[in-house]
Amino acid sequence: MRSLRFFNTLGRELQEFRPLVPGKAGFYGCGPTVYNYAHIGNLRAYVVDDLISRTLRWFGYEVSHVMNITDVGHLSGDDDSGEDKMLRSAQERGQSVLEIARLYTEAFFRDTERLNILRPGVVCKATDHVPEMIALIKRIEANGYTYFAGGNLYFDVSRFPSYGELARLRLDDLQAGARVEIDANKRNPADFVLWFTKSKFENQALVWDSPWGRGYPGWHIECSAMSMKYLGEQFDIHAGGIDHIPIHHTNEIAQSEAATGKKWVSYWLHNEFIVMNSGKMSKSKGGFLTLQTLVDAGYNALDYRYFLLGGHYRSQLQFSYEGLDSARAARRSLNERVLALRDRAGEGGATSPSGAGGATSPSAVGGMTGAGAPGPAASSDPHPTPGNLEKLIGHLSPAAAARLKAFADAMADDLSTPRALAELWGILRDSLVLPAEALQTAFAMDEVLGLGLADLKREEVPSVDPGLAAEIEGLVAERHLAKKAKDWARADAIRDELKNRGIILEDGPSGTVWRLEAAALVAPAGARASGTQSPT
RNA sequence: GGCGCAGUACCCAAGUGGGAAGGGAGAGGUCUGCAAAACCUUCAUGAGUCGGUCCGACUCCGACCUGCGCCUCCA
Repeated sequence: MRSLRFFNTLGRELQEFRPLVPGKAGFYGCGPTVYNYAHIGNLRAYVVDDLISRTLRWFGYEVSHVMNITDVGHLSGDDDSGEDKMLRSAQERGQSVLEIARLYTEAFFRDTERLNILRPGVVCKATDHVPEMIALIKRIEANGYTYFAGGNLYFDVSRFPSYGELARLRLDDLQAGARVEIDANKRNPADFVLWFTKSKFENQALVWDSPWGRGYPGWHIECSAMSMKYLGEQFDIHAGGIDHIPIHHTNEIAQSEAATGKKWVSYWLHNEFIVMNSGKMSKSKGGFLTLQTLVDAGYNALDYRYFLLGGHYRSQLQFSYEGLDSARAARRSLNERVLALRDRAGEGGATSPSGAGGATSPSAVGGMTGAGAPGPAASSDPHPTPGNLEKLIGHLSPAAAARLKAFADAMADDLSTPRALAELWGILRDSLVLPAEALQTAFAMDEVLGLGLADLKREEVPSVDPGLAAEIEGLVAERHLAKKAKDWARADAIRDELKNRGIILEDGPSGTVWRLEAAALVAPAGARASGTQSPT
């Protein structure tokens, strides 16, 4: 098994990945709080999680991937002064908290599916795990790390000597109250609530009985409780946004290790932000871009995935429509190359990587040139097949094997998708590699990148009004006759007229094809405002 | 005040102590009645500024300048 290296926030260095159990990887990625739509910055985290998961699997690990859905008790402040975000959102929309949670959870998975993000093996909701949280808090309490004040149970960070190690915080240096009001109940400003009681928050919609009174859990505890339930008290990787380092993950570590007395997580991976011209996007500031905004502007969700892959996950990435245009153009070109290779590979048989072991994937062979695109049944399993990498490299020609190795090295080196992408381009334009083999290699790479190359369909049919389509076909036929008569003026006039209406004609060897102009897909000017518009 | 990141061609963006990936855009070419598409070729003697270490630095060190994130919820 090839060795992987990750940048571990705990220690701030690249470290070789050594799982607790050889050949297996337990991975927890912080999921969404479902009180609003995810914006494209949020979605970067889930694409990164997906890359971690796919990469581990691709390199042969058996992966247990767990993600939470936070559907309760997420205050707008870390103390008990704020409102519950779920509740506020529910009130604004005149729906119940559970309806809100369901609405945005569904929206979230619609987005992740469009981004080709594979669903984690376990997706767990906070509201389904309150008993586990209570049980965990009891252990923390039994170990003497808590105190009760003003109706809330607090975690006492002074009892946990290594508090803040992840974020390299020094408690003495933290400016208490610099940006948030001091909670008078706290003994130390860094203390945080494990359990709130309803006495401190009147309108809480969801409450549970607990040894500390009827109330609801603090935010951080759900991740500790659920990750331990599904991955054990110690596991390999925990990922999330870089913003979680100082508070959320720091507190998770403290409470988890206070409960078990054991080191909790081995590797902490944190993704940097997508930033706008005007600064970062945030839900609470309003005015953020959703995936749907991009789709409405004419982009494919995978254009955004490609855009993300173009930068390293630990670097801030500046979002711009110019950058997204670039990604879209690149992805189109990439798809064209794959389709062209597929034509050239023909019956020779490009097989999917999983075919290296014997079976031939129907989606990768032929089919595309015949009538009808392959149905869902023909799609190969999107999950990378563990252990296939070395076997495939062994089967390839030296030139292709070198490309695939370089790709693997890039991914193994802290998920360097920019380099990996360069290798994908390399294999697709390498004249030393036969088309079928180039395809096979590219598909293997795409099991990690997730750009859907193996499931490409030939030229999507433009969705236009049937009447309009008939009219276009008529004009195309007329132009064909004009061309035969060498009436270039008439032929060009028809082409120009259609172009003015946003329809592009292209004369190919097999006749004229038409498509909608790409320019029509460019984002409207109004959508270019960058995060400064006020919420409505 | 504390923690941290970044400044690479027109744009996005990698790697590297000794030949500066890749993509987009642009330019030239092949093809075409002309286009478009596609394909091929081309595109940073130089890496914010100034010093230092070194046989040699874009890469290490220091200073400065500029931009950015976090220390409230937040991916």
